[in-house]
Amino acid sequence: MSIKTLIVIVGPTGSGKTDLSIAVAEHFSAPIISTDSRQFYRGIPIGTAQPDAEQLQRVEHHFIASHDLTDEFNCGAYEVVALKRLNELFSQHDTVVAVGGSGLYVKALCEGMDDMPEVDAELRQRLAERLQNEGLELLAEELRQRDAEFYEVIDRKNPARVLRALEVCIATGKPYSSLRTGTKRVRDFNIVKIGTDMPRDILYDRIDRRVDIMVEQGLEAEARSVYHLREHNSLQTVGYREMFDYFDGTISREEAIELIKRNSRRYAKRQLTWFRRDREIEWFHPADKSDIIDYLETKICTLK
RNA sequence: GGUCCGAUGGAUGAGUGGUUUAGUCACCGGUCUGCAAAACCGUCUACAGCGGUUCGAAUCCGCUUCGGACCU
Repeated sequence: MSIKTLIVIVGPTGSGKTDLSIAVAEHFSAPIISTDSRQFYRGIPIGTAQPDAEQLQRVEHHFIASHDLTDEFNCGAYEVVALKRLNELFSQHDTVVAVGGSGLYVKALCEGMDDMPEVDAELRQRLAERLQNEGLELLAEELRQRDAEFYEVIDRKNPARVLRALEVCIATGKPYSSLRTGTKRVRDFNIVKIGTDMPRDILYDRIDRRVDIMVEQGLEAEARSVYHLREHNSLQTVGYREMFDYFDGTISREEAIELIKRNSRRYAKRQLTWFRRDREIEWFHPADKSDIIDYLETKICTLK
């Protein structure tokens, strides 16, 4: 059996990942698997910039509009289903393209997550209430008692991190840190990572323009149609939260659009921060398609 | 021509003699193993220019430049 290759395309939002992924997939006759934590969802194609009908028709896609907005989905569950799907795809293809800007999901797919038990919603809810009532410091103190080792290294000002560690400690009765191996899983396929980027000011212009296009395409109506599901995690998303605030009358339509642009720019910056520290990524301008194909072919050859 | 008002970091905006640069926002940098398009952290030392008073000025005085209002 020849060794299979997963081509991973990452980069900030609006940097041309989707177009590039189509070209790369066609070149290698490969299907595409999404690593975008929001394009999984059905019903929000405009605001999440899902590939359009023509692109979906040209290349076989997976994990695009595959889940309901009400589904509970996370990077751990994604790792399981994505690996399973990948395995199936590799039975018919030598190459698969993964594309998306969700760093943690890329990590889950390429390096794996440690096995952690499911935490039931009730416990999570209870901890959220305790955060409200008792405050972060008390919860951090409890974490210190349950897992002194992790307490030392965690960002204790970040409620999300403290809560996560605490819920695992409580659910398992073991220190969270004892369940973290810090090791990368070895995959039975090769991985080649490339990133798309461009000068910051140009990227920001593109992002701003893309938001305008989304609005023209009907982002507002799309947001309105899912407004009743706003509490779900799937809609804690740039483009929807701002529109919901506008619907609530908190801000004007113009303000909402400006905020969507600004928050998209910030998101792009955070993505760059995440991906920049991954030394495996080879960066390109998305327009340099022949350079990219050359690089990929050479790289795949040397790995074989 | 004259009178008056104003000029603070990318933006906004406090601060009328004295420990460290107010604050907010933006920008920039960073963190990251199950809500990740999330959550969080850090940095950014400016007082229009020149001169003077003073131990010490963004803060007082003078001149210059720029902006605004008004008068003739």
